[in-house]
Amino acid sequence: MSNEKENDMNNAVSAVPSPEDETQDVGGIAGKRLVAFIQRIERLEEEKTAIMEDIKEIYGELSATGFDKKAVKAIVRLRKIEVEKRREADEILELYKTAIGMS
Amino acid sequence: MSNEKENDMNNAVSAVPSPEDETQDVGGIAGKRLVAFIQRIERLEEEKTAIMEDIKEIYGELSATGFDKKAVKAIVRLRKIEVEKRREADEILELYKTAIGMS
Amino acid sequence: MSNEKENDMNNAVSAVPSPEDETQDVGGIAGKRLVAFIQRIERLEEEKTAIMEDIKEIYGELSATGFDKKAVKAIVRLRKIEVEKRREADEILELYKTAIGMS
Amino acid sequence: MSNEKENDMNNAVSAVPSPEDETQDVGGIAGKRLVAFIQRIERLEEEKTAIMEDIKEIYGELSATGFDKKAVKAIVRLRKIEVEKRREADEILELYKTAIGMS
DNA sequence: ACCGTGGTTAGCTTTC
DNA sequence: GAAAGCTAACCACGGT
Repeated sequence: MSNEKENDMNNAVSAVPSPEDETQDVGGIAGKRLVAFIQRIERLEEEKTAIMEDIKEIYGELSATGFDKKAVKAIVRLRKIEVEKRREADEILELYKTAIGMS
Repeated sequence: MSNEKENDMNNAVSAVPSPEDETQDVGGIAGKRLVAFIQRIERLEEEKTAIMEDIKEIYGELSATGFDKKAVKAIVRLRKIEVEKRREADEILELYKTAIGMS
Repeated sequence: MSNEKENDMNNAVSAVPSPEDETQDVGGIAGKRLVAFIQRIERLEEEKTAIMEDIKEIYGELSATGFDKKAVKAIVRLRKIEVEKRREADEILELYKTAIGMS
Repeated sequence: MSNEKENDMNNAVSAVPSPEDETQDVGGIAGKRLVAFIQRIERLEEEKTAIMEDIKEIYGELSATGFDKKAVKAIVRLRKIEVEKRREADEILELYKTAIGMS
């Protein structure tokens, strides 16, 4: 699948910029670099999507195990906020320490 | 930092029990499973965040190399639409096949 | 229904003033303007709801006529994607033109 | 290669919308009806989109006039709930009336 | 440097 | 109960 996909991407990249292909590499080198960048981005976005699916799957398991999906989501959200709060608190603490020469 | 964080999270879990949580007992089986689920989710969300940062970074490189960030984003979006379109087209084709008994 | 409703709305507006509302005075100019804005919005939202119901109705007809609702939805979606794609492509083209000073 | 695919897709898409596309269905009539349905739907969706834009515009005006967009949205939401609540209350009242033979 | 804007993501609602 | 569409919150970016 991934090989096929890679090829797809290359083709699509050259297909996208303009109906006429000569716009693609006005600058040859630059075009290649652009393609490389785009491929890196798309690779990462695939990974991201995969992870999002994994997460969804876990919520599915959760649900199947009898847990309340919505509730667990709320917990996760709360915990994220909690972590944020602590991070901020630490930052403030650092500032204070710096201010009184304890850094 | 990460160890500290993990501990933080565990503490937070026990600190924020959902009302309808089936673990009346802190050491209960259900409670352990819930914690495990939550940890898996949070691990994945961390990964997701990391990937998002990577993507952002690449756009930064792009930009620094002289490419127009906005344009590249548009290209990536366009290519994503392409994939979407294919998906839709396939779905319709399947529906048609089913409709005429070719499924 | 509509007369009753209109009255309702006016009452509700005076009943639910936002804390930071600049009208300290119930009959204030700002208050009147706010009410006018809200009424315009609500009127449009009613229209929107009506249209959504119409669409739903058409799908009902479709279905009753023997068409596969799901398939038709997929077609409509695909066509929408088509439009989207064109929009994106145009945007990219514009960006390119700008980039090479053709804007 | 991908161009081939492109063409495939485009064909599939263009097979759907054109009113004068007689290849779509051997039965002709059904195809025409389908096209008609799709056009009605798309027309309504356009209207819906236009209305949504109008609403957005009003929020823009609001904002420009010094009102807090977010707050006004909250008000509108509240009022919608209010209306819903009343509707439900009326329904219940109707049920009661029916129950005691006052309908 | 801030505001406003657009785009992305997550949550909610409704449908199948 | 899963899936999709809609809506609302968030965030990052560009303009001023």
